[in-house]
This record gives sequence, C-alpha cells and structure tokens, in this order.
Amino acid sequence: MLAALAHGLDVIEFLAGERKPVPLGAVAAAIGMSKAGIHRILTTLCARGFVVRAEGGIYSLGYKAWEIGWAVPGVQLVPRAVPVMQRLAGSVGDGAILGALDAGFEVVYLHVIESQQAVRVYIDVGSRLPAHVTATGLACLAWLPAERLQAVLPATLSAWTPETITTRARLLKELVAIKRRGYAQTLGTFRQDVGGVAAPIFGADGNVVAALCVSSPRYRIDAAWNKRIPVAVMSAANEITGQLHRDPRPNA
Amino acid sequence: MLAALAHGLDVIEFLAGERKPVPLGAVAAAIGMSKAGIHRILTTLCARGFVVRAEGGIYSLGYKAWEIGWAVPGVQLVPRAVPVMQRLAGSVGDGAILGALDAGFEVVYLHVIESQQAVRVYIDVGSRLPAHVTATGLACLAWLPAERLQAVLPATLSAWTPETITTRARLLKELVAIKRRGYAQTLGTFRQDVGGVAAPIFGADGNVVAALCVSSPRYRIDAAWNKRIPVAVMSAANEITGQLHRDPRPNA
DNA sequence: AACACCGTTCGCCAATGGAGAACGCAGCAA
DNA sequence: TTGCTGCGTTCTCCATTGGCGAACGGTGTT
Repeated sequence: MLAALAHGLDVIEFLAGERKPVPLGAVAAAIGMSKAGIHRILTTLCARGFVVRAEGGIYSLGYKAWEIGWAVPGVQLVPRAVPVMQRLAGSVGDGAILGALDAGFEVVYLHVIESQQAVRVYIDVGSRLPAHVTATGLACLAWLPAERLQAVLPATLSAWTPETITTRARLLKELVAIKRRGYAQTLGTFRQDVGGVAAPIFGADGNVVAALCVSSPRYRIDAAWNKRIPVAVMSAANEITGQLHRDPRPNA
Repeated sequence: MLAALAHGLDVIEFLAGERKPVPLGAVAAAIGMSKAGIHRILTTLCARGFVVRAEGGIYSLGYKAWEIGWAVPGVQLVPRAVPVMQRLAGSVGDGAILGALDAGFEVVYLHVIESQQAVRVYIDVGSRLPAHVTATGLACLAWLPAERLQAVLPATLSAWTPETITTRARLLKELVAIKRRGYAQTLGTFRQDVGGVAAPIFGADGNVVAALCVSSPRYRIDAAWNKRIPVAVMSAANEITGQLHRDPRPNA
C-alpha cells in the first residue's frame, strides 16, 4: 500500500465527510498526521483541482472531484433515469430511489427523488447499505449471473432487524421468487417501519446495472399500495432499460 | 508536490477519461510509469474503493468516486434544481444546463437536461469552459462580489470566436449590463452557431452559487425566442434560489 | 510444445515523504 | 504599544518507501 497516496485519499474522504470547508489543523487532527504533512498533501490536491483553498487556509473539495464522479462507469444512466423517476415519484406520491451494486455486496444510491409526503424515508445519494437488507439490493442480486452471485455472497448476513434475511438459504429462495415475480419487495428488513419495492434495470448488454425502488413508511403500505406500486415501479424500470437499449452511450 | 499522490491522481483522472475498464498495461503506458509501479497504485486505489478490479486485471473507477463527487460543496443543489430544470426544458423545448464557477474563472457543468430537438447543443456534465465565453459564466461573474471578480479575472481573455469578449473593459461593461438586465445572453461567443441565455442562482447566504442556462442553435434564436426564453430562465432560476432559501441544507 | 503476452511478485537503492522545530502573521489582552 | 497565543506555512534532516528492472506464473496462440 502506498502510504502517501492512501493518506491523500484519507484527506479526500475526510473532506467529503465534512461537506464543508475545513481548516488545515482539523484535517491533521482527523487523519492523525503532522500539520506539515497534511499541508503538503493539500497543496498537491489543490494543484490538481481536487481540493480548493480559500483565504486563510481553509480547504474543501473542488469540482474536479464531481467531474471524476460522473466518469464512473454506470452513472451515466442517472441523467436518463431522472425524468422517469420524476414521473414515477409524481404518480405514486412517494420518493423514488436509484441504486446499484458496488464492491460485491453493497448497494450505493445513485440518485434520489424525495417524497413530497410529510413523513418520508430519507436516503442520501452516495450512501451504502448491505444488499440483502434493501429491496434495491435484492433486485440487483436476483438477476445477477449465478457465478457472480456466488462470488459476492458473504459468509454471514448481518441482521438489521428481526425481519432481515440472515441465512443464505432463505436469501437464495427469496431471490428466485423475486426473479419469477419481476420485482423485489421488503417490509421491515432494513428498518422495522420501512418497506420498499424495487425492479431491475438492464444495460445494453443485458446485465443488471441498477435497480429502481419506491420505499414508504410501513403504515402507508396496504393492499392498495401493493396493487399500484409494484406495477408502476416495474414499468418505470423497464422504460429506463428501454432507453438504455435504444441509445447505449459509451458506458452504463 | 507528493509524487506518489500525484501519480495516484493521474491514474484516477486517466480512468475517468477512459470511461470504461482499462487493462493495467494501458494505464502504465498512459501515465508513463512501470507496470510494477502502476500495479501498486491501482492496488491502493482498489483497497479504498476508488477503483474496482475486474477478472484478469482490468480496472475502472468505483462508485466511491461517485460518492465523493456528491460531497463537493455546492453540488447538493443539483437534486433540487433537477425538477425545475426538467420543467424549464419542457416548456422552452430546448435543453437546460446548470453550471457553476470553479477554479476562479472556469465554468463546470453540474447537470444537463438534453434538448429533445433533432439539432441540439451538446454539453457534457463535468466539462469545463472559460467563464467569459459562456452565458452561464457571465451570469456567475456578474453577481460576484467586486473583489472576488478582480481576484479571478485573468490577464488575457482567450478568443474562441471573432465574437468572444476579449478585453477586460468590454467584459466589465457587459457584466454591469447583465446585472441590470437580470440575465446573461451570448450569441456566437463560444461557437459561432450557438447562443444562450443564463440567469443566476443564489445560495442561502446570498452569493451566486450557480447559473441556469438554456442554449440553442443560432438559427432557432429569433425575436420570439428572445421574448420567451429569458423570462422562463430567470423565473426557473429564481424558483431554485427560493428553494435553497427555504430549505438550506448542510452545504450549497 | 514453444512462444508471446499479459498481470503480478521480488529485491534493491536512491529519492522523498513525513516529523519537528522554527517562522510569520494574524487577532487579542493587558 | 507590546506581548501572547493560535493559526498556516516553511525548512531541514533521516529513515522510509516509492518506483524500477528483472524474474515469475498464468493464458492463449501459432
């Protein structure tokens, strides 16, 4: 491991976590390095535009970092998913969430359209959850080629609530059911009072690239909800898939 | 400058430019380092999730990079601007672009809603242009506090077309006019056959944080366009400003 | 079967990263 | 005004470690 590079990434991650300009001393304290060392790192990062330096030596992430983020393979689907998500959120009256698998068994949220309801489910763009606790994750896993699934399945599944799927057998069985049904549904597996429905989005090569999810507070999930939402989510996800097939860009 | 860190950033930028998985050898060739060295860099980046390694040693950017991008101060306005941009694009029948000042005198495009017209103006999210050639840039500059403006004004203004503003005097005069008028308008200053209208978006602290722009092929810009578009753009920009004031998040 | 072409590992030496101390410059208090 | 304190920055030096060249091991090709 390259210490210098690793420390630089530490600094970037720290600044990202802070989400606001930070003085040099605070960075040094957080990383556990001398101010001199941090100073050199920040100087390098500034020279490359990853960090910007304001008067008096306070530092924050620069737009270069944003630029890099957009170049990650797979995220180009976001701009094309947004209009569809917008419409979905409007028609179901709840928030819409777009997530993808990363690092094997984790879900990253790529985009979020917030619900207009007073009581909403909050999810941050860029946040991560284990795949087996969320509808989004289950939808991605269900359509993963069998050997890829075996490769990413961890030895143990963490229990987030009493209702979380924690055995490999139950998970596999659930994934089969999801694939047959066409969508994933969870109720209380992530937080007890939250449920969600998710459907897969396929890239031009036919592989799952992401999943579209509508999640809602549990008390709002009733027979009527179960009748309307899955259909709406699947049709929206299919629409995005269709767009990706018609007009496949460099990546995604 | 930290060589190790700088090389790591080189690799990240290179992968970002490629926008698709790349074998180790190609990275080494592009950066101009030994395969051994690149290997260590990539290993470090993988360990931190900035890069993902596929079977057989081909590498691409990981979602961690995307996550970091969302933490850049100022980009949080994007999700809230998107619905408004969507509506704007729909009503004017052309594309909408959101851009912000970075590195002093550069405009970075934070989000793009593509026009549905057959003939469109293409702009990539994350791409950069000098502020003085684009309506977006002029709008940001016009509302910049005077001392900030002086600080970022470069000695010379590059000429992109015969119509580009290239003297400091003309630029300052134009900025005053823009501020009075409430929006910036360019015609042929970036590319001869492109024109645009942009209006500023203000953060909760009252400073310009970005500008909203509608740009169009020159031949479509006529009296009717000039009547409709500026008003629509200003009202959309104001709407975003209003949202930022009502609900100021951690940053932006 | 021999070859060519990858990515990966190994070992070595000099370059350089990082600590600590010294510096300069604010803002503040006496 | 004159110290003092808390910053960010600069300097110097030694051990660390970064990066190279070479060797290795796997794959696919001729």
